[in-house]
Amino acid sequence: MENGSPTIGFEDGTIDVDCLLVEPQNGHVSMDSAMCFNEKIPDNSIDMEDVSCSFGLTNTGIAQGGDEILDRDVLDSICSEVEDGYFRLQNDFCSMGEEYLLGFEFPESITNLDYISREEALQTSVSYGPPLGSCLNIDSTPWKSNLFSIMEPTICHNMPETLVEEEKKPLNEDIIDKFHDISSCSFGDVVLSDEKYTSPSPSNDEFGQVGPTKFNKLDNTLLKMSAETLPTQKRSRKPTQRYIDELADPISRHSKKRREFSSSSTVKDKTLVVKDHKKCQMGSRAMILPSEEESSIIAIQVPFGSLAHKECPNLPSCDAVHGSDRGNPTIKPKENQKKRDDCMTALDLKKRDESAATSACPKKREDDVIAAHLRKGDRQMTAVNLKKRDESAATSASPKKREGDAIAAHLRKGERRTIPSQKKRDEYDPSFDCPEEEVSGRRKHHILWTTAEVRKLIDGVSEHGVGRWSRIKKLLFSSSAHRTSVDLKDKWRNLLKASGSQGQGSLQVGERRRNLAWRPLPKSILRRVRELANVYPYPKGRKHKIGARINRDSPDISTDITLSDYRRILRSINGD
DNA sequence: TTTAGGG
DNA sequence: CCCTAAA
Repeated sequence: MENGSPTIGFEDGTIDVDCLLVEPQNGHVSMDSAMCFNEKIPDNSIDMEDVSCSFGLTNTGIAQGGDEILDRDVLDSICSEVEDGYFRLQNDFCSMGEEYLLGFEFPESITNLDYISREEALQTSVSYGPPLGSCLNIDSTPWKSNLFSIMEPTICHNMPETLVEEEKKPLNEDIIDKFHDISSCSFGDVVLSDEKYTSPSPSNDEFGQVGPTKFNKLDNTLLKMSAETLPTQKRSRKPTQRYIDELADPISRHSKKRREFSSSSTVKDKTLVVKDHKKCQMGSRAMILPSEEESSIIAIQVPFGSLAHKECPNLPSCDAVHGSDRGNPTIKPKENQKKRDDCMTALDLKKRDESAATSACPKKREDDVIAAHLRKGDRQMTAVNLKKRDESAATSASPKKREGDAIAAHLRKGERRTIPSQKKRDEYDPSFDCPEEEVSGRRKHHILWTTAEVRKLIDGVSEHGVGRWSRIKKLLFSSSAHRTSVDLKDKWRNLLKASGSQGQGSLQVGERRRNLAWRPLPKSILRRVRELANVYPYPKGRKHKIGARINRDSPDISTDITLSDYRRILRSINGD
């Protein structure tokens, strides 16, 4: 915008339009934001066309006398096609705007606009917008309406989040008033009132002057700009990649942000959007949904080279710590560094966690985790999710809450980077590695179980027996934001299968071997699982009939084994 | 809410 | 891991 183009009204990159609704906080407004916004815009496209046409018809009268400010092209450009939820800039005016927008910071929270019902906004602008053709002798209401509609996102996204929160109720008084103010101005005011600019555009007195509103400024600017650019060259440019990317971005970001504000009580409500978003992506993710086996395979196949980063244990918390890329598909070295730092944090946390794994004050640790994450500025999202998930997980596994959890996890998942595995003291640890994140796509919420986790689970089962998943979760997995009680249950089920302690009899040798092929579990763990399976047959009530030879240390194969007996068994196993 | 079990 | 029925 410093390129000699008219910068009318855009001093310091902040448009007065900010003032339309709220005090200009710090929002940067860009033309983009004004011109491109959410998907609902197509609703207005028709009107826009109409306006464009009607305007074109009348522009003669307006522009002839002057410098063709209102040349049809200009209007067309302003009302240029609306496609796929964004304004396709396609002619001089737009190109120009685009150019000078490039320097702008793209609004981050553009999608906040859905805080205000577009319908309502539109309605308002229409109803409050008197015919603007006072000077033009045309009914340009549609034009104004659309213009206001366009303005809306600008308005909205410039509101600080908190402000938005407050104002997201149906257009508040201020907004309406503002609209009213704006609408009160005749088109002439809007277009040509301000004479302080030196652009070739004429100062058509005939259009009269009314105290220029904020809106006037912008509009003025737009038109002036177009007026100047028009005579020069006509270019048709597609939106830049950045333009597109940035535009698409805030939407997903928005989903995340929304979650930040959602309290547990309204999780369901607010995550609806996210849910939908997720669903939309399911298609692209479907191909990479790994079954458990696949996960295991992945775990095994991860090159050991990646184990080099030992500072980043593949602890669940590490998982959670891995912050959001904020939709940034490519991880830059710098960011990698950052993530590594996170890993360090996770490591620290983990150490504490492990040392206190069986002891008390899980809650405190949890808080620490969250706090630590919160300290990382852009990790808030993760932290919040983490907490949320944990909350629901700790006290409930209700489907509804799990839904939110899933979403959180889903988001997290997509953001996760490779997490080098931590080499366990297990002679045999196949290095559960956090799966390489699909840079582009989300993947199913699969967080591989680490041997440490499995051990904890086993310990939990041994302490509390099977079926007490909630308790085990609370006691041993309180620091693992993910791993709901259901997860524990599922894992245990899988462990039983893997250990072959269940239904092994019917398994063919070959099949068993095949299973072993992908089974990443250390023998010691499998053995413990088998032992426990004998002690606590999982499908409760179902008596085990196998494992007599396994229970070499068991005094009795009956299910009446005592806890002390069982612990003895465990000790002997661990002694191996 | 928690468990169990199917998908 | 997800979902849901059942307790």
